[in-house]
Amino acid sequence: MPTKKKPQVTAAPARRRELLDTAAEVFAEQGYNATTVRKIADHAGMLAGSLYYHFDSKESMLEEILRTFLDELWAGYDTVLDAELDPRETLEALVTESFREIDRHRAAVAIYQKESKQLVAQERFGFLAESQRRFEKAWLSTLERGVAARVFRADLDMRLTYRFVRDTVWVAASWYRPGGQHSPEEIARQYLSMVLDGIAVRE
Amino acid sequence: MPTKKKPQVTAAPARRRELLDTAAEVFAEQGYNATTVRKIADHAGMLAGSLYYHFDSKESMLEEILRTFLDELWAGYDTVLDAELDPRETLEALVTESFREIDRHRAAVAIYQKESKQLVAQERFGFLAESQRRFEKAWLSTLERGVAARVFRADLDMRLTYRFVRDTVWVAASWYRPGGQHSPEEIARQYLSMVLDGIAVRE
DNA sequence: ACGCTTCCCTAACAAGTGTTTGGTAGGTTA
DNA sequence: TAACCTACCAAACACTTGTTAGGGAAGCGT
Repeated sequence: MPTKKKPQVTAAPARRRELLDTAAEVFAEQGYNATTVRKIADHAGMLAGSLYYHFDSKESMLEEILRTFLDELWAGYDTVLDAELDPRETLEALVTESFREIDRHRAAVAIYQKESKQLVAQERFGFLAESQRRFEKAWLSTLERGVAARVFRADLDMRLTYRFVRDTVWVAASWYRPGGQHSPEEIARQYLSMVLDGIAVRE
Repeated sequence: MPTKKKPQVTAAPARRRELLDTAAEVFAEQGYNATTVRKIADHAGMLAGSLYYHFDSKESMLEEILRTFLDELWAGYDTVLDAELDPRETLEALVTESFREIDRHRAAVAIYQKESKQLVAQERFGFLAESQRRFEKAWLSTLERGVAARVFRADLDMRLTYRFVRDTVWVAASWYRPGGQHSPEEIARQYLSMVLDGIAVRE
């Protein structure tokens, strides 16, 4: 007797996306562990059990949310990296792209920031670890290229600089609200100005 | 009939501190909600119920951890602020002091970062909101003094700069490990160098 | 020897958790 | 009309959660 076919693999993902979006927002707001499937169902206007028609577990919702986000993120990053710009342009493009992703996937980014550290331990979320490696490689190599080309300072610890830039950008997801007074591009511009030139007045 | 006197208010806090330290580390590692009292008890070498001899709830452990941290943080900050240094020296001192606190209270800082946003909603943790207001005021006024004194750039959005500096510093708690190759002061020095002067090469 | 305090254990509790099972109203297809 | 699929509900399941009540062993003062 075959297991009853559930729609998660094949069927029209219209409703799925809706549910995933609301789930993502609840996850981001309350934290994954503090979010019960009943709360998600409430926000979606249905009962807890009904979620299991669309998904086969709470964890699989989380996985799909993060996977979708990372897929789009890397689509954007790869476009930038393949353009073979010079180091400074690459950094600017990566930062700008990052803020655009925060704009589009604010909930998923917030979830990623809060939970990824504990999730990478599970084999199910191994794709997070792989993404992190690619991420570090992309940023670190850009910084190193910049140092070699004498456009970035050589007197800084490279790994420290990497974490500095990375965190600086992505923590913004914790306070950023789409539709605020600054567009992602405007925020990126000011952040880049601070990161590249500093906040002190030049002599 | 009076409630049985528990030692949390009066007695020798030696054992309490030990238990709070291990609780803080488990909270920081697994997240508050994902941490069960049984896990904390495991790490402490005792059973779940025994914790309730020292504390009256899981939440009160969390509160005491955060309160202890914030008390020490403000002791340090107030010393800096009362010294009435010029804006740049104040900023440098605040950043350095922040990294020292991260060094001393790494677990508490990590917990604060992850959970404070959801905790401030509860009245029990109202002291977090008050601390945040003082915090913002201290940093923002330092930045504004710096702009007025023409040592910090005037062309930046002040609130954006504040969040930039704040996040830049405190996110470090997520990867910082005491006893690493860099001392808190050394990390502060490099961070300040980046924040003040930027990572780009000067002409 | 006695009482008292400190610190922990054993055993259970009620509430809440993710998940499953069977059912059903409404629309679509044959 | 009959068969079927979609999307949900109602009710329960086994388990985990924070917490409590009662007890007991060890140490200390008297």
